[in-house]
Amino acid sequence: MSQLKESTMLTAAEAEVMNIVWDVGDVTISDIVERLPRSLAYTTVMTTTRILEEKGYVKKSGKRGRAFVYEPRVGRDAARGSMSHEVARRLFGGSMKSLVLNLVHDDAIGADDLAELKQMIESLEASK
Amino acid sequence: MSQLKESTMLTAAEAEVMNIVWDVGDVTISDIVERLPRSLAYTTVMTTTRILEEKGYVKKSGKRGRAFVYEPRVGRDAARGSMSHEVARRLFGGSMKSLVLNLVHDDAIGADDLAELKQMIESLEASK
DNA sequence: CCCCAAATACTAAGAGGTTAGTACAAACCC
DNA sequence: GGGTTTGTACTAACCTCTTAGTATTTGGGG
Repeated sequence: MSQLKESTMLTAAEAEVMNIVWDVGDVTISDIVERLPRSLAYTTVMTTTRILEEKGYVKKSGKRGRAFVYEPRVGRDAARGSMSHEVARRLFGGSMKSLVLNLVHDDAIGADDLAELKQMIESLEASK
Repeated sequence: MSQLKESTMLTAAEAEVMNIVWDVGDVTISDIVERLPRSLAYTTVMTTTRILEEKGYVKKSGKRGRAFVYEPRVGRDAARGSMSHEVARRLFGGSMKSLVLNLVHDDAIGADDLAELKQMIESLEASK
């Protein structure tokens, strides 16, 4: 039951903003500008945030002083799942399983992380 | 040592073409048009293929009749890795491990697939 | 050898994203 | 209360992607 439309990829700039919104929770535009790792014009961040609002990723939740306060409307995990799913659709024949198997098979994951992953699978299996 | 530039995401249309190039190997534009699941103008496919060539994903490898033959210049796995990495960068703090753990933790992967994944990890661990 | 179907080259419109400037409004400070 | 600051609204330029049309070339069949 996702709020996301189909094929909703967060672009690089949008993701930068969303990560701050998810981290902080209730943010004004200047909160975002302050926390961004690179320097962007206030109005630039406004535009990106407006786009995120149009896409349904954030919503206004009142004001702080004169400034609008924004909060996430889509959770981080939902966005992660949606984006991963889109990648699976484009390059893995739509199969999330293929995506995961490919990531694990390649050297992208270290040996100790592999052990952690196995651990997680086992505890997942146990809990079902 | 990837041939890919930074932040190289294959767009939806580009991925559609690349999947055919990877599947078939040596293709002309009309080969691609024929195999595409949706109907696109010949010139549309030409444009997308030209972009893919500019991006370094395909290259011309001679001619068949009057038509240029294209072949992949970047392998499927390289593109998959690069795209996954970009998603990790945008939404998972750059960590491929987080990406994988998140996919496994969510319901995106079925129970039997989980078993298969565990199997793969074990054989990977054994071979190291 | 000449014509035509097929391919290419060139051009373009429209959508969306990134970046930012300008103009206006409101609040705050002295 | 009047100017400075801070926020918003509007606009815009530029880029890339998607889609496709037009004009031109070329190679193969009769």
